[in-house]
Amino acid sequence: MGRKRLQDAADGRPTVHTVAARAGVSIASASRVLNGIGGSAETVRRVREAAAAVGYVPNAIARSLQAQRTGLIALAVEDIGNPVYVAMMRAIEAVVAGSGHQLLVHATGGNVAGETALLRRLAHRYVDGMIISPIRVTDAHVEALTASPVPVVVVGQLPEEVPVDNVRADSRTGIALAVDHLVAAGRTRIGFVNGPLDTVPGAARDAGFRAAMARHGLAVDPATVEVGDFQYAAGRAAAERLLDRTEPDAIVCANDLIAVGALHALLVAGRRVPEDVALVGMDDTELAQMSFPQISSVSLGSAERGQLAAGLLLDRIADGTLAPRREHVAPSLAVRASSGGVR
Amino acid sequence: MGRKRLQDAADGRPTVHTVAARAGVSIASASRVLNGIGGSAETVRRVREAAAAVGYVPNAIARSLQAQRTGLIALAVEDIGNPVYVAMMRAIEAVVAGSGHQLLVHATGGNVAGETALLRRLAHRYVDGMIISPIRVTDAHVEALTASPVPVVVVGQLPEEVPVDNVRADSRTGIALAVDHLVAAGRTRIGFVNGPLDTVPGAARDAGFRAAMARHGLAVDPATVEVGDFQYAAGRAAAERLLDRTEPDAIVCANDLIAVGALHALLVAGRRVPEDVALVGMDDTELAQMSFPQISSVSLGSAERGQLAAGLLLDRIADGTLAPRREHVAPSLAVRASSGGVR
DNA sequence: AGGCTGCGTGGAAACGTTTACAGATGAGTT
DNA sequence: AACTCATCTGTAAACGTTTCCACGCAGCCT
Repeated sequence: MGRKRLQDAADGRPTVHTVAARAGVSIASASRVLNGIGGSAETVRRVREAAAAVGYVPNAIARSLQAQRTGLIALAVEDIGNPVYVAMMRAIEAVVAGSGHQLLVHATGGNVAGETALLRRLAHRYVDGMIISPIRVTDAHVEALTASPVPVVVVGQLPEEVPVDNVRADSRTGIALAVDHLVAAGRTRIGFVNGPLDTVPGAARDAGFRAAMARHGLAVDPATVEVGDFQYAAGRAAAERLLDRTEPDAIVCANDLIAVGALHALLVAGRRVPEDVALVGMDDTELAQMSFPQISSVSLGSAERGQLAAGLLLDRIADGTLAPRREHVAPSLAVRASSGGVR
Repeated sequence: MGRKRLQDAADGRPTVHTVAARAGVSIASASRVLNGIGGSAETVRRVREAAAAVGYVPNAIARSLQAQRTGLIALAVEDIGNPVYVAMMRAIEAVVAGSGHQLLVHATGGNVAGETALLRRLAHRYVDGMIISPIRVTDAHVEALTASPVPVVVVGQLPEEVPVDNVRADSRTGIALAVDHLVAAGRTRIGFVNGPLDTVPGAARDAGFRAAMARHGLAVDPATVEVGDFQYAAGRAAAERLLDRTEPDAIVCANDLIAVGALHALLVAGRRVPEDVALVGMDDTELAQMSFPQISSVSLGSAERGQLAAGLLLDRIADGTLAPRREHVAPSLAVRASSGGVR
């Protein structure tokens, strides 16, 4: 009993000391064998046998302390319920799992204070790196990002001067794809349901919509533009308001949750989709395909962005001296029934 | 330079030694002040000032090693894309955040080998506890569960004899609620689209459906029962097969993803919902409300189950000697348009 | 035979905390 | 004045691992 307490962990589980004592070797030798580094055939045999006999499992925390890494990578997104982040998360997980890392998911709720607190907490070094997709970027974000002692990759727009790895979509061009498609299908009274304008994607999509409309010589009637947040309920409410005021023959939505909400509003209002009103969403999530009719959607390459972000992060973890890189993912349009057919 | 290396961490960041040296006190005093335990007014002042000056942040790993806890709680679910797990995750997060823990999310893909590997990895003690919602429960699971050195709470059915905290829904009764509701609305040709029968929920729902039908004196024509997996695409395909063979006036689905798929199949086949065919899903996720028409759904209390599971886990982390507890959550039915109105 | 080389080994330090323990100091009591 | 008691402090050990370093030893070369 007294002897055991000198080797076993406080909770009675075996440590490398236990194994070493049982095998009759030093802890250094035991550790080496357990990590597959050298050792004579006899030593290897005895250590392996001892480890198996006591059911030894190395303590991840102690190993982390020594190795100065945790094997954990954090992902911080606004809304874990939004399928676009699920797709991104899956892509990231696939990449980081390949390098022996595990993914820690944070839901920030788009809360600036929460996000910067999260970034600051990185100083505790409880993860090896973080991928964050902030919906707003404030000075506090920039400061926290540049001060972070562990690598961070930002998915989304970021001021040029911030020296951080960054992968971005081009939602401006994405919206243009949607507008071009609708115009080509003969739609002219094109409404737009956006998310908050004080968010980075909201602002980009608004600018993209106006630019695309202008390019086609179409005026943007303020009555045909509505703003909510990036959720289903807000999208539905915004679309209802829009339909109260005007009679669009197409609606572009700033993401798929909004698009599903708008679809709901349209159907409740008795509009046929796409005959009366064509609908295009954005993010090209599974949600777009699960609706009836299926919703055309602009893909911003969420899976690809996740994959790229994970790659950038792993590279930087491996070599912190790399120059910051920016990757861009081009948008594409998936045409489905909700905007199908020329009018 | 030489002096610094003796205090700072390998990466140049300040440690408690740095702070202590700068404040002119011992590391013990510095640590005590930083943790708010005692210290004279003067010591407190100097340590605080030194810590602020060098930007000291404690190393979470070192603290974990000493404290024998990581502050991390893992959640393992089959499919992170299924909104029912999102709801559960949100509820869990809310509880564990209150106790200063962070949530680590694993997607298991329903893979038995992966799940048991995950459970075994708990032996590394990289988390303080785990909530797992296995879709199948094998002997390997049971073994890994009982052998786990860290507390585990299982959400879902579990053999009585397994001495593990457990919170379960009653999907048998849940299905009965759906069938009762449909029968009361005058439906008699009730179809059923289920998930795999070799899963715990699949088996329970099948039994529940048959029992409920029998109770109403309704025969279960094998042609009106279909099986896929618990995903949208499989649900849609299964419903299509079912509609090829038979003419139901109602369909019960084993979860909402399947229900959305079935709705899609019905609408494509030109059936009106609910006039021709009433539809009831299960899990009562946001998806049910985002569909058109909105889908009636049996709530299995996913948020409540998550909340209970988190509570059980925290209790057990605090006191490992507690007797295993089982909590039950009663189902309820949310009636919406997809089954609205007597026929 | 003496000196390399290379391998296997064990002691000890390191990773950055927290904390048990003992010593020191000062105030308050008898 | 001697004692107790409380409070504060620093030394050192602990958490469980990996790894640096020095040592011993065998084999090989000159």
